[in-house]
Amino acid sequence: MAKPRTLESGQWELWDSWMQAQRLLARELDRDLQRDHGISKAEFSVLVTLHRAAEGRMRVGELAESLAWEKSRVAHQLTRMESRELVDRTEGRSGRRIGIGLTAKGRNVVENAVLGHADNIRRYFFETLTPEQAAAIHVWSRQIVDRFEARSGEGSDGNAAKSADH
Amino acid sequence: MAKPRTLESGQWELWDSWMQAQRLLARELDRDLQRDHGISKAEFSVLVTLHRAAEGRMRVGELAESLAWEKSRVAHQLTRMESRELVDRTEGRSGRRIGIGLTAKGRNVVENAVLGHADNIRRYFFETLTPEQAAAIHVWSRQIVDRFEARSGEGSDGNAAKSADH
DNA sequence: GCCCAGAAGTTGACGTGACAACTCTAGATT
DNA sequence: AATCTAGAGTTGTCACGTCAACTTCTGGGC
Repeated sequence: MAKPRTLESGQWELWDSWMQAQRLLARELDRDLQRDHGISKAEFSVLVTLHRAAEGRMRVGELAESLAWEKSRVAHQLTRMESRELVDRTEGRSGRRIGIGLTAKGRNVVENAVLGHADNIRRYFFETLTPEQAAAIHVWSRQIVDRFEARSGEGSDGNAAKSADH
Repeated sequence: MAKPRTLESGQWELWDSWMQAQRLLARELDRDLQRDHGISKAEFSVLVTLHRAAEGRMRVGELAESLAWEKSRVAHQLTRMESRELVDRTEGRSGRRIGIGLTAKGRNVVENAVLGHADNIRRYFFETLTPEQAAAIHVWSRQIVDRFEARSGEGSDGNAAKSADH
C-alpha cells in the first residue's frame, strides 16, 4: 500500500491538540488533587484500589495487576507513600515484606478525595463532551487498549478485570 | 441543578480507557523513537521545532512558547541535550547564554527520525480512526486546549491586553 | 534432602516534569 | 550616568516512570 511520506498538516494539528489536551487535563486534575487533598493522581489511584480491596490490604503484585502498572513503578510509589504514612508494608514471618495496606490516614484521605475528584473529572472531561464525541473516544480508546493488551498478553487467560488510572 | 454524586460506571470505563490509551500510545512511540533513533519523544519535539526555525536557532523563550512547555522544563531538557551534543547554547557577547541551536548531529538525527516517527503516528493513531472519529476528537481536543489557553491568558475579567504599561 | 528455575519484590540509575527561588541583563525611570 | 526593575534563563528540589540488575523466597524434579 502506498504510504504518504509524511502526515498532512491537519493530521499534525489533530495529533498535537490531542496530546496537548490530555496533558493539560491530567495536569489540572493533579493540581486540584494536590491542592484539595495533598495527594497526587498516582497516589490517589493506589489509595482507591486499596480501598476497594477487602480490609484495605493487597499483595503488591495484585495491586500492580489491577492498576496495570509495572511492578517497579508500584514499588517506588509505595516507598514514597510509606514514608508519608499513607500505606504500610505487611511483614511476613521472616521479615520479608509480603503485602501492602492502607493506614488510617490513607483511608481517611481517600474517602475525602474520591467525591471531589470524580466531580472534577466530570467538570473537566464529561461536561465538555457531546454524546457523539464521547462515543467516538470511547470506541477508539478501547480499541487501542485492546490492541496493546493482545500484543503483550499473548497468553490466553480469559480473566480480564482491569482498571487503571483513576 | 442536581448532580450525581459520582460518575456512572460507563463513564469510569471511558475515562479509564482514555487515560490508558494515551499512556500506552505515548510509551510505544517513545520506545520506537528510542530504539530506532536513540532519542526520546521530548528530545524529538525540541529537535523538530528547532529544525523548522531559520538556521536551526531560536531563543529559549520562543522554543518554550512554541512547544507550550514551561521554561524550566525547556532549560532542563536543553541541558541534557547539550550534554549529548544534540544542541548547543549560543553565547552572547558577555558570555551570557542567549539562545539555542541544532548541532550537525542534532540536525542529522532529526532528519532521520522525522519520517519514521510520522509513520508510527499514522500506524498507531490515524489508521485506527474513522474520519468521523477523527473529526469528533479533533473538535473536542481543540476545545480543551483553547479553554486552558484562555484561562492562562489570565485576568479575572475579560481584559486581553497583557502589556504592563505603567 | 538437594538443586535450581522462576516468581515476588526491591533497588539504583537515569530521564522526565512541575514549581519556586535564584542570577543576570537590558531597557526604562529618575 | 546611576539605579531600578521586568523578564529571560538557570538551578535546586522533589515526585513520577522505565529499565535492568539484584535479593529472597517458593515449588518442583531428581
